[in-house]
Amino acid sequence: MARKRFDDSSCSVARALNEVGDWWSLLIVLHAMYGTRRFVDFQQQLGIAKNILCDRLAKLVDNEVLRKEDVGEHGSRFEYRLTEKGRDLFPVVVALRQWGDKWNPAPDGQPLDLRDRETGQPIKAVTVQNAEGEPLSIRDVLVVEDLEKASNQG
Amino acid sequence: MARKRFDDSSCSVARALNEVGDWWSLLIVLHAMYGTRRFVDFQQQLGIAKNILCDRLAKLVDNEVLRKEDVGEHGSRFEYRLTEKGRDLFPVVVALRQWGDKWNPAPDGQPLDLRDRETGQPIKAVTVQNAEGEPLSIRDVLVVEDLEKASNQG
DNA sequence: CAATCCGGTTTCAAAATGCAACCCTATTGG
DNA sequence: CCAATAGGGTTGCATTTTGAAACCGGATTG
Repeated sequence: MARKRFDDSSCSVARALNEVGDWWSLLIVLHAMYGTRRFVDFQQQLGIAKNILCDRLAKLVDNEVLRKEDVGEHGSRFEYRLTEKGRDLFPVVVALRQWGDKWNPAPDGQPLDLRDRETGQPIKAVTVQNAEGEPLSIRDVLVVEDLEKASNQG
Repeated sequence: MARKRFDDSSCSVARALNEVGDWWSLLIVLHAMYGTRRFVDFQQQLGIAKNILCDRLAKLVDNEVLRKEDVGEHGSRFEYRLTEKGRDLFPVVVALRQWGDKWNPAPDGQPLDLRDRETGQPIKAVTVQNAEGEPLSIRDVLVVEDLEKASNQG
């Protein structure tokens, strides 16, 4: 049967996964963040079938994660570029990368190194933080279902 | 043909997606974070087919994201609980939730509210940060391919 | 002793995926 | 001018994956 979709789910994680939750979409976004813009480059770097790439790019454009731009040169050439919505996936991608590096380190090499362009310092691990910027684990966090309860907590 | 896997990819994002990058796995982890532990509860809350749930739970256990625990009561009953590796997906899930809330707000209600259990204050948005804790956009970040280059940057 | 719950497995149709082949436009090379 | 090549796709087809519902087997409840 048809794969389930979560367009109308009340859960924003489900809605998010609806747009970037399949095997390829987030990898396409990742490579776009590294600077890839052209169809052929995505195809070669990812090793993805052309029809699947076509489909995913179209969906990402539909969902306004990417923007398809006609770069007039040399006949019909296009560039797929991140929108603000797409760039906003940066923390998701970095968090996922750090998780992968921590729990499934590359068999061969050292993890990819991301640094502050200005200072050259390594970036911090992506964490959930309280108002003061202190990291919170899942146990330190409370899910507030309705706002009444919240005021009882402070 | 078979879906491509990325077990041996040199990209840690690809390796991470290999474990939690399908439609259901991250939602299962999310519900586990909310406290769901039983097969039937996952099934009902997610609306997932039993065979698929079976398969995903087994894979998450294989990958040590979940732990399957025999809780002896009432014959054969099990609980699926997050491991440390699984709990470590917290920033990924929260980042994804915030992205979903920002760009695909729920048609009806307000976004789910996560708060610091101690202070009752809302948590901060998950961001990529430099060593000082200042948020960095993708343009502020440099990918260092090899460590030689890094020292030229400071 | 029948009904029910839990945690599955099996069966089977409907999708999704991957590969290869093909298409059309445009550019380059000789 | 003609052939070869590149970009960006589309089409066909075989293989997987998915989803729904049926079935299963032990344990508990009534």
